[in-house]
This record gives sequence, C-alpha cells and structure tokens, in this order.
Amino acid sequence: MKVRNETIASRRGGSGRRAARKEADAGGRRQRRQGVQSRRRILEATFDLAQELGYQGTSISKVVERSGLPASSVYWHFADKDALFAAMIHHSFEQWAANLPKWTPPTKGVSRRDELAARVRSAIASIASNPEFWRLGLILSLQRQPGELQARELFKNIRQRVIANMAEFWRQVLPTGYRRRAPDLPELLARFTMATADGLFVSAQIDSDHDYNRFADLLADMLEAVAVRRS
Amino acid sequence: MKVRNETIASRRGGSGRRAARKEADAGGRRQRRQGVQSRRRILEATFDLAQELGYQGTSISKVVERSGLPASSVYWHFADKDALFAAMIHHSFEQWAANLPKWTPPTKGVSRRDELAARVRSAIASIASNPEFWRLGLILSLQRQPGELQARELFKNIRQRVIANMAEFWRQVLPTGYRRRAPDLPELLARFTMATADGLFVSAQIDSDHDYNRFADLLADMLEAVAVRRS
DNA sequence: CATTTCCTGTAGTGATCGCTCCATTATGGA
DNA sequence: TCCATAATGGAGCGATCACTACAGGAAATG
Repeated sequence: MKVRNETIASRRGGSGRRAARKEADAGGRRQRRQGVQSRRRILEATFDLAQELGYQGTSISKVVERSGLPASSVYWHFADKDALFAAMIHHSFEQWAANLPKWTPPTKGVSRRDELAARVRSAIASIASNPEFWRLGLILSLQRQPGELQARELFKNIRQRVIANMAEFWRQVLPTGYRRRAPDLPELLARFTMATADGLFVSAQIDSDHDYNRFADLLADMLEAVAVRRS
Repeated sequence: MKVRNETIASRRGGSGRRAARKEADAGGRRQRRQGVQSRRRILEATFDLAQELGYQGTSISKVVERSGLPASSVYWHFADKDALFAAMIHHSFEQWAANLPKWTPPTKGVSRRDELAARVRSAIASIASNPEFWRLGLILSLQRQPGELQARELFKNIRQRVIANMAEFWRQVLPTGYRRRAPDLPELLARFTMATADGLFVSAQIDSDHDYNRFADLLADMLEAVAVRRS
C-alpha cells in the first residue's frame, strides 16, 4: 500500500506535467502527434461509460475496448483511474459550458414574467439538451465512496458557479425591496431553482415520458409569484 | 454462459421459494431458526453498503465482512447479487413506508396555505429524515447498467405510489374550478412536487449545509400561488 | 544519419470479483 | 435416538479488476 502509493505519486507527477503541456498545445499551437487525439478518445470513451455505469462500473478494460487504445496508453496519459475521471469531468464540462446560455443581464422592455419564463426554460434546456454530463455529476455526487474525490469536487464547483450566475440574475431582476426584507433572497431562489432543475432532470430520467416545457412554465409561474410576494 | 444461466435459474427457483417461505414465516408464525435473523443482517449490510457505493461498488465480500456471515449463507438466502439487491430494496421500503405520513385527507378548518405548508414540510421530512433509502433509489435510477433491473423497477413503483398519493391530495384540496380548466392539474402538481423533493434532496446531498425547512416553505408558497392561479 | 521524445503493443502482476462445492453443525419432529 | 432439514464454514473456481514493465515504432530534432 505504502509502496504502491509512492510509485503512483511519482508517476503522477511526470504524467500530470506531460498531460498539462499537451493540453496547452491542443488549445493553441501546432498539434503534437496523435497523442492529443488519443487523449480525447480516451476521455470520451470514459465519459460514455461513466454516465451509464458510474465510477465503479467503468473499468479500464472497457475504456480500452471502447477507445480502441491499449491500457498502456491510458496510463501514459493519466496517472490512475481517479485522475482519468477528474480529467474527464473537466473536459466534458468545458464542452457543456460552451453552450451555456448567458444568464446574467436581463433584457429591457419585456415583462418580468416573460423574461423569467424564458430564462427558466433555457436554463432547464441547457441541462436537458445535454443530459449526460449532468447525470454523471449527479451520480458521482450521490455516491459516497472514497477515491474519485477530485471528480466530485470538480462537479461541485461547476454547480456552485451556475448557482452564482443565477443569484446574480435574481439580484438584477428582483424589485429592490428584497434588500431590506430578505437580503439573501437571490441566493435562496438561485439554490432553489438549481435544486428544482436537478429534480426535474432526475424525474425525467426515471419516468422517461416527461414534458420539460410544462414543468418549466410551472416553475416560472411559481418563481414569479414568490418573488413578488417576498420582495 | 448458457450453462451458467441454467444453473442459476434452477438454483434461483429453489432459493427463491425458500426465501419467500421464510419471509412469510417471519411475518406471521413462529420464527424459523436463526436463518431469519441472518437474512435480515445480510439485507441490512447490503443496504448500508449500497447507499454509499451503489450496485457495482457493493461487493459480496464486503457484504460478508459487514454482516459477519459467510458467502455461502448469502447465496443460500439469495440466488445471486441481483436478487439480493431486489430483496434489499423491498425490505428497506417496507420500513420506510411504515413511517410515511398519511397524505390523503385534508384537515377541515385550517387555511389551505397552512395545510399545504405542513404537508409539504412533512413530505420533504419523510424523505430527508431517512435519506438513505431515497438516495439508494436515486442512485439505482440514474445508473443505466443492465442487471439490477428488479431493484430499479421496484423503486420506480414505490415512487409512482407516492406520486399517486399526492395527486389524490391535490384533487381534494384544489378549488373545483380546475376540473374544467386543467383536468390533469393534480397529476402535474404531484409530479412537480415529487421532482422538487428529489431536487432538494440531491442538492442537500451535494451541499451538505442545507435548510430543508426554508425550502419547504418556499415550495409551499409557490404551490399555493400557482394552484390558485391555475384552477 | 543518429538521437531524442512521444506513444503504442504485448504480456503480465497480485488482488478481488461473483459464485460454487461440499463437508459439517445445529435443530426440531418422529 | 435417528433423521431430515436449515444453515454455516471454508476452500477455491475462472474471470476480471487496476495497474505495470518494457521493448519497439514513428516522427521531430540535431
């Protein structure tokens, strides 16, 4: 156990640095051999498997099979399974965040009700239209095993950022009265909205027949009503 | 593969019948040696592990370790891992359902707002006060692997029953106008409430610091508002 | 051409997986 | 007391787990 950890730790240092360098190259300059592609294929295979099977269910051999690359390549790019998962979460979030609707500045000249409904609908759509990432995050968050800590923390941060965006939106859109009466109302509403979006998502995964739009409208109605009442 | 399945199938028949018989005995007549206790210890060990680690993460050897019983006992009581999980879900639901608050008949002489708030709070409490079962159900539902189908179906049915209860409550508590304007409003609200409860639960699992009561009040406010507006 | 760096291919490690076999014990009914 | 049944104990099956060692190929650099 001790020995093994040290071995991994030393490898991880080297591999981590390599991986970081490669990522930088992929982002900008000329591409560095086919290693960049391979890395991406491994990450995507891992993602596909993980959002079906979770952490434990996703074995390296399955990743090998689906990606078409040997195990040695996997371990050349990533220190161990945990690091692979963390990198995969990071990678898939970048893609997911790219299509995130801008949530901050409210449009002028539109009724708050309509504004709100549109926002809520698009917020839910941004989860629902690309459910794999969110499903993966929820699975990792609900499970409690040690290990895969990096991945879970990463998802938690992402979630926190989304909530912060929503809170900012509420601060701008709420009648200013809330500042005296309930100064943390924006945060409350943001967390509530996030939680509800999670719930809608989960229940859609369970029931499969599910009309997101009706729920989105309902949620918008509710938020509007409570925002007026409480602020 | 073929041979193995047939072996299991034949064993399962016998074992299944045995288990069923034992369950009946445990429920009613005189108890049948210590096998009944052992069965329960195995189920509880499985439950504890499963709600942390999920299906794949819960290995038979861990169950053996935690329950203190040998693997042969596990396989004497249950045909295979899948059957063990199904039985465990069934068993833990019975306990969970026992403390479920009666959700159906509305009290007379109390304002609908207060009635509603109390209901919502107690509904959320019934999940929150005993989160392990619900967490397990959500984990199993979000994952997609084949196998453990029995367990997932079982949880789905349970959830469906809870929703039906809520819908019935809404039917009684809503101003009768909804029947013309939106005849499926009770179902919609019930499913929405269930989904929201799931979401609150999930977000509590993620954020850990979490005030259920504030969210419950908020949800009650919202439901009240939208129920009035739409019915 | 030679060297260096990146990446793949093969073949394996010990550990653990779900599961089985079968001998042995405990117990209640005859 | 003897027997049938219920249940445990323990050893061990083949498969798969995460992970490693290491040689060799392809391409960039000198």
